[in-house]
Amino acid sequence: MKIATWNVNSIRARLERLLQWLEKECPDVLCLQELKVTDDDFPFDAIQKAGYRAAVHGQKTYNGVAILSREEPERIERGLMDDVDDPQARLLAADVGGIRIVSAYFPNGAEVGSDKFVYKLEWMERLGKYLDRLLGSGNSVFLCGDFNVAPDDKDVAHPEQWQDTVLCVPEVRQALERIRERGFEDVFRKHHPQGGIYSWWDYRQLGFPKNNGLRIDHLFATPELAVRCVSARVDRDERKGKGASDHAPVIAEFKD
DNA sequence: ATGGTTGCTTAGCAA
Repeated sequence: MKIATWNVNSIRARLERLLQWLEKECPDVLCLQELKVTDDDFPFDAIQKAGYRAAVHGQKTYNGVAILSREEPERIERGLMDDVDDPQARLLAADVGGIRIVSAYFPNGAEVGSDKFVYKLEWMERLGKYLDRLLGSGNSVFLCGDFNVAPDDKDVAHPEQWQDTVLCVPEVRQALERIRERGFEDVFRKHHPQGGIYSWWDYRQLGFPKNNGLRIDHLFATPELAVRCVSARVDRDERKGKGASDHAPVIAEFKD
């Protein structure tokens, strides 16, 4: 079983690349982030022709997440399901093959100390409570997506340049660690403990040509799932050329 | 250094 996550930065702008990638990579499940379309504008027909079903939690212009899968996704749930009135479409869960798949697009946070940064930290706290409910019912959970956090300096090409930013400050790293500690293993780290592999490169200032990257897209699995994970990798080639997303897909494979 | 690039929406925001 192959499960991947990819922040496509607009599914409209990335549709041709996405279809080609599905044909090349044939994942069983693909979690998408930053669709930037409403459910009505999601390209269901093209995705179905490619052999995939889609659960979608869309939003106009910003955010938007989806789960594509060969099998029909079941028990679809949108959002964090708490008492906060939050219009941002950043979380989607569905069952595929007996696994609770969660596609998450964590807030970026803009600048440390800004209102958006406060929202990021609060959103991560809310996600923690959401996961407590999920894990409490004994689910096998695969939480993946654009977490907008580089967990460690070894996940950053130039840590000194990023240490005080919203992707790296100790506050967000600690918040992510509190989520992981609820019962997940970072299955990419499991296979690449040395670091030095990245999933996002800024469009600006030649981020990709200079390999000024960060690993902010993650695959978190509960233990019984993590032991079955036999490989994990970043498809760096997908970041190349004109019309690439600023994120590359991250892929994990599981034995049966 | 408040830059640079991309996408959505149409000059300004978010990333």
